Amino acid sequence: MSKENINLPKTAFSMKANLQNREPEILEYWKKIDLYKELRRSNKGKEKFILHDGPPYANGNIHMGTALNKILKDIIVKFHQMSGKDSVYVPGWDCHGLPIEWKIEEQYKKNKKNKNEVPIVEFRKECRAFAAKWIEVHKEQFKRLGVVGDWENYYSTMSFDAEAQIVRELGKFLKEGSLYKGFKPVLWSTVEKTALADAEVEYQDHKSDTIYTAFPVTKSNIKELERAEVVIWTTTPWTIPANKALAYNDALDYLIIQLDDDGDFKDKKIVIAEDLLDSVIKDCDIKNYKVIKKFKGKEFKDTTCSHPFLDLGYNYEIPMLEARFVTTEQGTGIVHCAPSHGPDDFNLCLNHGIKAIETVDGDGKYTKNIPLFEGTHIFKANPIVIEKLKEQKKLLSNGELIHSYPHSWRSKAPLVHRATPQWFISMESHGLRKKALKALDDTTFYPNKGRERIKAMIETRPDWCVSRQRVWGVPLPIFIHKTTKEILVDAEVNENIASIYEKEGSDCWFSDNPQRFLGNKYKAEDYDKTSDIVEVWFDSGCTHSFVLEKRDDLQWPASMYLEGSDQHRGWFHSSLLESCGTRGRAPYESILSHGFVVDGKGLKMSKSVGNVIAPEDILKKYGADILRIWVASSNYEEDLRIDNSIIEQHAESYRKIRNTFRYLLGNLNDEFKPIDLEKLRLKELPELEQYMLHKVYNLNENFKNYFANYDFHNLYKELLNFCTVDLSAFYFDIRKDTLYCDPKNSEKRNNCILVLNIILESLIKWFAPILSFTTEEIYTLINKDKKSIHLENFIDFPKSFENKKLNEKWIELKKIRDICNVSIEAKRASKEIGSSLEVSLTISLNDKLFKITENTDFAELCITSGVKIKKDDSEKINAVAEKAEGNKCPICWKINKKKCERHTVNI
RNA sequence: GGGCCGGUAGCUCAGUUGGUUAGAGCACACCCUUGAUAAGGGUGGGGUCGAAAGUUCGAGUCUUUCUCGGCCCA
Repeated sequence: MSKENINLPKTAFSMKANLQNREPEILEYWKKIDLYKELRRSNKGKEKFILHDGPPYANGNIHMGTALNKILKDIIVKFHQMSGKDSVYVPGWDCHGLPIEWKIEEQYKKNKKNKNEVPIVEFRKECRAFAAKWIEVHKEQFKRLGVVGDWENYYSTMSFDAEAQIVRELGKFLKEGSLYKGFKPVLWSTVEKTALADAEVEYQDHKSDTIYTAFPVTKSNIKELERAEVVIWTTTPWTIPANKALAYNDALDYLIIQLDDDGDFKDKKIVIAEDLLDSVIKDCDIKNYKVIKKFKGKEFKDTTCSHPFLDLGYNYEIPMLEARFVTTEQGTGIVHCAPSHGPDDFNLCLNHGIKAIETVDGDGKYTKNIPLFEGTHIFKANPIVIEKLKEQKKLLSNGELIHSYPHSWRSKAPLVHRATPQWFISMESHGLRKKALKALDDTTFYPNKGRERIKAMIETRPDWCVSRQRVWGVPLPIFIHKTTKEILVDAEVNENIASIYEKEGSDCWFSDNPQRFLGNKYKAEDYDKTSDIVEVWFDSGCTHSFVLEKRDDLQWPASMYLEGSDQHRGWFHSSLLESCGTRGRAPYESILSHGFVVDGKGLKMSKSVGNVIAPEDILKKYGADILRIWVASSNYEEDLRIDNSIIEQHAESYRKIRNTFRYLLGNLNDEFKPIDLEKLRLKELPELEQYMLHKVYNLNENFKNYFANYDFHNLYKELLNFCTVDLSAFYFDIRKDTLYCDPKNSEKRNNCILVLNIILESLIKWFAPILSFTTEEIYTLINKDKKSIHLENFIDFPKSFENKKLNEKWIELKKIRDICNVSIEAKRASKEIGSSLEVSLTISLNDKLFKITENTDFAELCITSGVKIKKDDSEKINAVAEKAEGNKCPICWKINKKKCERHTVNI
């Protein structure tokens, strides 16, 4: 029989996606129709949804984490777009900072160029060009992922208006008085000669010299302590010359023990914590001793000691101070404090009126404040300190220890805490901490646990150090009076600097006469101009001011900030502090944070392990829509796993979805007819069609709920299940007979076509934010006169589509269908039949089910040639499949004893 | 080392306030179909819910410890 008598599916929509090649064509198409502008034009005046882009650092190719971040943003932006909002996305880049400086310096080294001989302005120009280059690279990589945004008018932290606004923002803190000059130990690299941001520090194993050394007690309320020596343990012997205090813990028990071994400490009394007695005895090889006294830590009050180098010019009192940070984990239970070389030490001493001073210079050499050691590099000082301690008979023992220690992420050099003049924004002076905590309570978090995470950080964080001793950044716009040392606070000067930057950028700070910035009010010769730059977190913390506030297409605050969970300490954090300090609230209404991309086993990706997958690999082999499925189907609240098999699985799902579309398009012959849902006469449709419309309605309700909670992995799963379970294995399979074998003008077939139209439109819209390319391919195929699926809105289904009663009925029908399938399968297994159409069913049902199924054609539902329903008393449903008798209709392939009712063709 | 978060079939995920034999899709196996065909359908196997202990009549769900992993911090 020829196939011309039946309506086989026909479509231009190929089974093979060929996304690698097709997607770039669609990108060209979006460029041609200027999709982004078209979106803005067609949604003008609607309620805005502003997802403010967290700026990636303009350096290096994108990795899977970046791709995840951008795709997730794009999915959310598109969802809001299609739900009827003006959803504006302006991408941005973070440009200043050490990593780029370092890259340029590396190039210098390669070319045997000396950085110090290059003018700062020249150097900065190279940094700027470097960042600009990577912005262009990133831009193309992001676009390739299908991300729609204002790529032409992106923002960057190095644009002139950004640099100007950063100056204005700092001016607000300066004017308020919360920006102050302090002297604090910061993590310092003696190699890069700079303080390092938290993010620039990495911890690695490091071999340190350790010493046990003694501080003679000079005064105490405990009689037995007189002429005793307090013992401390440290892994940084070089900080001993900077010692200003000792710390103990009130709650600990301490012992005074008398030593009887030969050597420097024979007959001497030393003091240590009881809990650490064993380890001290072992480390110091103490053989003979006796305990003289045990006492509580709090009795140390008012005890003072002298410095081990007392006789070498270190003639000052060393007070013993109470500190909770003293533990019995290691050491002696008494901690040596050098306020210039440790944050704990610094704070403790500060509270007791002991100030940090400059003990070590930027190169790592002791200053003139350190007698005996001036000019010595601290990394070479340990042996000398140890030698001197021995000489002074103050060294109990020394050794080595391998432990986790901070290093520079760039040079890998060990870091030190060093007191340096820095600029800080106070967390307390103007209530910044309080404001920030309040703002977090007013912010919605996805997932909710993010709030507690950032809150804990805000609660305990120290003042914000915003200065860096580098050159690639916005110069700190501060003048200090040469004689009075007062900071110049003048809004006019600040605005003058800002407006100069706005025109020509901030390079001029380093090259021009300071008088230009000061204007006529002040004389340049009276002032010192700061040479620090602003730390980059302040830059990006200001994006809300120079992007959201300044652009007409955006608004402040943002609807959402969306970044990886590490940004609780990064951009979420700095933006919050900046905005609370200047505007009293957070610059965002909600925060969505996602986990990290890890490999298939849950391990982080690293070159050395070899488990790194680059976005490019997936784009080349599969295409962006597959990557977008991976994003949508993963639970971003936790870490997201990816490996080849996981991607392969999603590619498989994609094929299923694509074939679902192909079936729809094929049976519609690529002719989509929009259906007016309100005018639809639902009750005139066959029950199966009504049931499918109920399914569509129900799915749409779930869809809206999932979207409202940004719960994409459940949303995607439900869409996929709809395609496989409800459509492919059920509705499509059943309706093949009608679609293929009924006359084209038959009512039944037309009703099915109508539902296929509705399903097609629903599906491309539901999938559009995720499968941005594929849905566009379909949309342009069926809508010759329309531009883009992304300009469409989601469908609003009439409530009348919902039919819970019918749904319940069909749950029962499907149960019966399942049992029928089992009986058919038994026949198949015994080789009596092949196709289910070779079967005639006999189903036994009890009264209740018999009634329910009165109008149901189970031959149709189970795709068999015949069916008999019998009444039964049993609660169990019984189905028996038998070989159908008769002849096969050459058209519909059903087996009939007589002639086929529908097809009267001669056999 | 500290804080926070997480570990349910090979994979992606569901498992409401603790309550009957722990679910779905994919993958897998076998079969059918050859009129969605590098497609489609059917049936089926597969989990000691990271481990141990505890609370309870009852624990994937609560508590503790351990373990593995991730992020942040030191």
